[in-house]
Amino acid sequence: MKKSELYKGSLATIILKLLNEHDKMYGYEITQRVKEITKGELHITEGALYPSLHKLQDNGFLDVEVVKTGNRLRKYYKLTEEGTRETIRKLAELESYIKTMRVLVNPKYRLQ
Amino acid sequence: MKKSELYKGSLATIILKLLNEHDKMYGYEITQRVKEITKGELHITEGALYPSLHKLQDNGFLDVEVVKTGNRLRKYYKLTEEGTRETIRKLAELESYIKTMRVLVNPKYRLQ
DNA sequence: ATTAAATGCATAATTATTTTATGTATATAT
DNA sequence: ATATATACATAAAATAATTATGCATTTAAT
Repeated sequence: MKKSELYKGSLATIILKLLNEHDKMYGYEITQRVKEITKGELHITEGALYPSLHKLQDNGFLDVEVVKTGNRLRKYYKLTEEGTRETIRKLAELESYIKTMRVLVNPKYRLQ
Repeated sequence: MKKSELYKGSLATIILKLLNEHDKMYGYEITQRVKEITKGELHITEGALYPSLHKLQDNGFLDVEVVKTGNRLRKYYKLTEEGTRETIRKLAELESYIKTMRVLVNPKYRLQ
């Protein structure tokens, strides 16, 4: 991804959430959308993206539909039902992560 | 660490921030403090902790002082000046990460 | 018309980080 | 006497991401 190592481990969450919003997307589209939303802050590399998409697919979280646009291929990815459940789990994990890190980093916060 | 992969890449930030608060700490103390503060949410393993401490030391961010307590060794780690600067950088990165992830995950937020 | 840049997929080698497993030893509680 | 906690450490394996390639089509620029 970029700059901060904190993004390590976040890619699946990002992909799942984008697909949760946009119904179906193809790989390149995901990289562009992320760049756009984050104002260039975060750049998803293809070397990270494609293996991650394939893994999510293997785990049954994504379905694929190959579409030929002109003479070029696009592989549209779409959440499965299990993928939607996984998205919810991942988002909960993100909230929990943020909460925990805030507590660690900002001593005036506390977990109850 | 534990459960969520999101913690990958966060260990140095956690160590630095704890040392920033507590002046000097030894490894085992760090694991216990983290467990305590996070109510058991996060468990730092020794296999991750010690290499990370050594690396921070090699990078000049930490100084070490070995203390013999009874018959047992403790290695107290302490931020160097550069380590304090690194802490500030890492905390800024964490804030940036959280902001960016919020934007990605919660479409009603925007970066300006 | 030609070239460069953007679009679109993919994988392989390398690097970095973490987990899991293991090792050693002392101190304390049961 | 034994188990648990304290305290360090490293090595093998797993995981994930970066960097480097590779191939091909389409669009924009010169």
